Amino acid sequence: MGEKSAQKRKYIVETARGVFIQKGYKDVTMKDIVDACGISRGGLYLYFSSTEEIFMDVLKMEAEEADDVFAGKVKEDASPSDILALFLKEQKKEMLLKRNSLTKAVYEYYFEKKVPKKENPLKQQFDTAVKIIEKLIEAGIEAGEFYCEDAKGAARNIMYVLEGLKIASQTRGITEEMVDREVLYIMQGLVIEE
Amino acid sequence: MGEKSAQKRKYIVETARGVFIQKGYKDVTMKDIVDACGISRGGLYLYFSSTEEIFMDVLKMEAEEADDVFAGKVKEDASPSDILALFLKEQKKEMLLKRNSLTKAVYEYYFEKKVPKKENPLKQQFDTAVKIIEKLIEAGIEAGEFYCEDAKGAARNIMYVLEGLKIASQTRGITEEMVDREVLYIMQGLVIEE
Amino acid sequence: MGEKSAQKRKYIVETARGVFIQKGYKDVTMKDIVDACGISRGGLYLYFSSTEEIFMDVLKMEAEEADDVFAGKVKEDASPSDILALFLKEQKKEMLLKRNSLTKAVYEYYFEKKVPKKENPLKQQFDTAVKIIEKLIEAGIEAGEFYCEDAKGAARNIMYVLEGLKIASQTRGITEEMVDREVLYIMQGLVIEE
Amino acid sequence: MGEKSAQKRKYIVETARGVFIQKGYKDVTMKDIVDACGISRGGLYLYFSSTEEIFMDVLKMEAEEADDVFAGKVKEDASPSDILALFLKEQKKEMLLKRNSLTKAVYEYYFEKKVPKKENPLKQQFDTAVKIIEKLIEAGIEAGEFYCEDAKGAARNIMYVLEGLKIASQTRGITEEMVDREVLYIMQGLVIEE
DNA sequence: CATGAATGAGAGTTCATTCAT
DNA sequence: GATGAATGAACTCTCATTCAT
Repeated sequence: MGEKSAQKRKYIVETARGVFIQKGYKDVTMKDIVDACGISRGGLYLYFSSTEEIFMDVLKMEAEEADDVFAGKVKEDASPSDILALFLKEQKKEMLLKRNSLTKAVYEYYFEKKVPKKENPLKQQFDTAVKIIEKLIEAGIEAGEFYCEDAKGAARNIMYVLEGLKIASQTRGITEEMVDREVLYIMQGLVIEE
Repeated sequence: MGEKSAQKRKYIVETARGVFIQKGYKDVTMKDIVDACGISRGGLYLYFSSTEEIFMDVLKMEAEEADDVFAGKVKEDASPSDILALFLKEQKKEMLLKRNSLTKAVYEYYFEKKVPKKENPLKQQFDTAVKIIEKLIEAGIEAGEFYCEDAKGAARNIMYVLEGLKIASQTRGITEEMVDREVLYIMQGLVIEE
Repeated sequence: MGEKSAQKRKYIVETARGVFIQKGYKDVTMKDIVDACGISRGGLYLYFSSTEEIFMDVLKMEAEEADDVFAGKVKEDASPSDILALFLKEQKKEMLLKRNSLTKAVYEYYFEKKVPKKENPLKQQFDTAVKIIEKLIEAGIEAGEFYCEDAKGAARNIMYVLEGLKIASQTRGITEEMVDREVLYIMQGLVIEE
Repeated sequence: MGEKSAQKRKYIVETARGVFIQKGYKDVTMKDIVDACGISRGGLYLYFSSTEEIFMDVLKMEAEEADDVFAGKVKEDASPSDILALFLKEQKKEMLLKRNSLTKAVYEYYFEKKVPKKENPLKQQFDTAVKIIEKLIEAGIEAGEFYCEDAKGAARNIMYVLEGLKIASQTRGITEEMVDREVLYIMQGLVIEE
């Protein structure tokens, strides 16, 4: 029974994910999800009692998958600059798939939820990413690949630019060239030019 | 008649602006605006037929006022680095007044409206700002205040960082220190260190 | 407009009264009242936001009418025993019109509402009635019509018997004879037999 | 099999009794009983198909227990006035335990069920009680404890007062003093004053 | 022009009841 | 017998939108 429940919950969350990608967060109704899942109105309430609850599970799933992806990268034996480039490439991919990402929904959600700063997952993700990039830059400096006086500052700068690009992609649209241009600008500031 | 109409339209738009600041874009109902304006339901429909229409007028008004403010700054006789610093200070102010800005509403609006890229006012504003900053940097270089190899790139970088900070302020909250830190990082990359 | 509103409110309350008489309190839904009134779902909400609110207005109306009836009786020039008999006759009428009284709805309402004792209208009505009957009995004693050692006790006894009869009429049904028998018993305890 | 069934039915009825005491009759849902019993939704339907059916069994159980209690009293060797006093004391106890009695549920149930008068258990209980009290009074008269010209009338009066007090306790709340006062009034009308 | 009462579609939510396992 | 997931009807409540005055 727990089995069945868990499976259906997962099915609902996965299906709902598609709905959130399509419609963002605020426009999604319980009916939208019911229809997408092909289940009954009351049926959905057996598993979730609000779109928020469902969305939080979608985010949880998302975070787990992101961890998996990350784990995969770490295993590889690559130079810091390669890893950073890979990371930026991933980000680029997400930005350009405007129609297939949860970005819009995530922002809409956090616009209205007043999450205490300390517990805000969005902040935690950001801070974690900054730390990782900082480490990569420091490793790159040691490896003689990068030059940078303020690794932490650079890492933060990169993350804010990425966030700026992300919101730009959702509100005005961006092209691959635009992303590349910014990534290039960032990398030029780091890579040692001889 | 046209006179009167125009005046009332303006009154509605100004009042609605406050509502959008408070509630963002999607949560605002015609009733909210009717209540805020103290006019009748039917009355509002004589001027606007949806919240979207009203919001578009709010944005128009906003753009005009922004131009005015900008004009004010240009008249002043200040060095490029002063002007840039002033501009960044303005941006900082807006970010920290989370509750008093249209930022959230604007993003919510552009999340759902598919505006053709070329006509997207958000894009136009961004591009304009980039150009101005670029010019400022170039002027700064000439004045011996700044050093920078890629003025356009730097200008874009600044704008994306600002946009990243703006969305961060709306979704996870930021402190004055956080903004100052980023601004400092940006300026350090420009100002000539002796 | 206030005019129109007030009229419609009154219409709704009067119509709803019929619904409450028919179905009691708990079974009545907003839809029941909407249907009975022949208005739209949303229309009802312009005037009342819950069945409780409507019911309270029904009770208010009832109280006012009761006062009017009472006022009418007081004006008449009748002996205490006549007035008491008249009062009992009124009560009897109400009991026997099982289908036409709010009794059931009133009890259902007070079953579930925890009204602070001091403010409980049901208690106030009861106490008021006891006082009036007590005065009537005392007047009857002075007039030589009644004999009674404890007017207050007798008054309370009468009211509790009436309440017992009332609940009996709603839950098991009573006949005119049954009421008459109790009334007779009460009066025999008061009237001086020579 | 029949054994097991009967046992489970009894368990359900006893558990449901507690639910009815807590919530009255109308507010109780099948889910409430399922939860209280710790059995499955479908399981309950194997034994009962509605809350009404369950409540009727609760009433049956109640009636049997009442008989038992009554039997206990009858065995005792006490004077009529003692027995009557004991009976009134029992009634008082029930009234004051507003939260622990089925009174509310019983009234709610009979408000909506149209039981043919002849078969109405409520009526049968009432009539039985009247008869017993009548006999007690007559016995009391013979024993020289009571004086009363109309034993049947007095018995009925007592029962209606008790019923009035009961409904008062459920709808407006009563205190011990209030009950005592009424009981005293009743007894004073019966006991021979020297 | 302006009003605000009225409408009805649609979202949220709960529960009695069924049925495959 | 027993389970509990699933269904769908019914209720509450809110708003965009219309229209007679």
